[in-house]
Amino acid sequence: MVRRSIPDIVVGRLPVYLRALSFLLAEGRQITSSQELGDRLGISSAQIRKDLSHFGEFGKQGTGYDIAFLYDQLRQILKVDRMWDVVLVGAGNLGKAIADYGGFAGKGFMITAIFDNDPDKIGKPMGINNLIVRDVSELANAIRSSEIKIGIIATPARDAAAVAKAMAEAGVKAILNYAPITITVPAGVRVQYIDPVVGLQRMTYYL
Amino acid sequence: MVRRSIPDIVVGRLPVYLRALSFLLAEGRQITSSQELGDRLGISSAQIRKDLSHFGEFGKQGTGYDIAFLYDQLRQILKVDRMWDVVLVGAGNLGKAIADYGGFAGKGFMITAIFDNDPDKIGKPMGINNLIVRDVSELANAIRSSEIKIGIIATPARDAAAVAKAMAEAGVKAILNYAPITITVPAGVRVQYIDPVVGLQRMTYYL
DNA sequence: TAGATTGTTAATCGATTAACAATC
DNA sequence: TAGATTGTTAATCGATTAACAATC
Repeated sequence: MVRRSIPDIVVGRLPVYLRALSFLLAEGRQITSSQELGDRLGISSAQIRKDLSHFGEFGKQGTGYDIAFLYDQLRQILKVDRMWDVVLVGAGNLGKAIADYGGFAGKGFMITAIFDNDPDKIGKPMGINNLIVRDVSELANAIRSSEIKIGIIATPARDAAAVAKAMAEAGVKAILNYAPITITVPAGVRVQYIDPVVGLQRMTYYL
Repeated sequence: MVRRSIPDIVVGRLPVYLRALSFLLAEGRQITSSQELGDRLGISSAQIRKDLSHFGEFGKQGTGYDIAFLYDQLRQILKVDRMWDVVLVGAGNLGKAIADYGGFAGKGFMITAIFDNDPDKIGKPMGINNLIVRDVSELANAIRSSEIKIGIIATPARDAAAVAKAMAEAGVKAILNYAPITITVPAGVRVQYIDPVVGLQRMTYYL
């Protein structure tokens, strides 16, 4: 059987489903339905069932979905049933906030190295894991020796392209880019963008 | 003539075009083409032309687009050719990083009030504009009296729903939500989400 | 003029939804 | 069994792309 490749847009919704399931779990709930999930997330129940059907059958007719089971299944599918080492470049205000963020650990990610090009920042401890900020010139070697696959860019826009290039050449395959600029990466490398200005400007049109 | 409503997905790309144009401007360039823009952004030139065509004719056959002109036009379309007051709720690590961020001012946004529910934070100055953090109980009145339309939520997940509700009831129509939870808002209120975990989990599937 | 690029049309491609048989 | 909800199909809806006349 040829496993038809799954649309990016479907994969992109799974983390949102996962997050909702995690809240349901925390509320002590056992069972949910595509209807309930859809209501919570503002999407149709049909879409949730269709999305999940790409990966298998996870529910029971007449009953719905076992929350803990579906949660585990989605974590496996998304490969966040493990810990991923993440490298962070940029130790300014934003980098510090990211390094201080406590929300990664429970979701499959751990920042294990922080880099900057500012001599005033290099050598100082940062973040919840008290990592020593290292010189960005060591970035490529650090990625290679630890086989790190995930990078976060929190530099000014002007440095982002060079950092992305260095990351990709050293073997990073997934980049979370906080710099407000579109970056070009080789095929096989994925980028997700976080830009609050873009978020805000997507809404002002409707005001 | 009935102005056919423009797809959200098209509006959503305009800020990205705007950002690219802003870089071209900064490089001192005069003219660009849908081809060049597309190459930079990793999308097809046809899509750029089609997107722009929803709003008017901005280019010249044989030549392309005047960068400064198109930049101005998109700023008008997106209504970021003015300054929007923005209210920020949450003065923790994340809220502080947002308040310290210097990238809003040039893009149409200014944080003019910050709220928290922690007595240790209330009354202290914060951010690049040295705003005094206020008690979240004053939030609704502050929004109403200043007619603020845009809010940023940077609270823990457990508080986000209540804050969103208060914002919407007081007249906010656009919410940038950093809390890692889907929020429900009345019709006519828009939400954009910023969740780094979702961003990362959208990529691990492919690793 | 010759070359280049737009704006737009029509075709293609892909995503969402409605509906329902299957079945718990 | 009766009621509920899944998984899936087919239809609908919407977005993207290719192609090209228009025209600068």
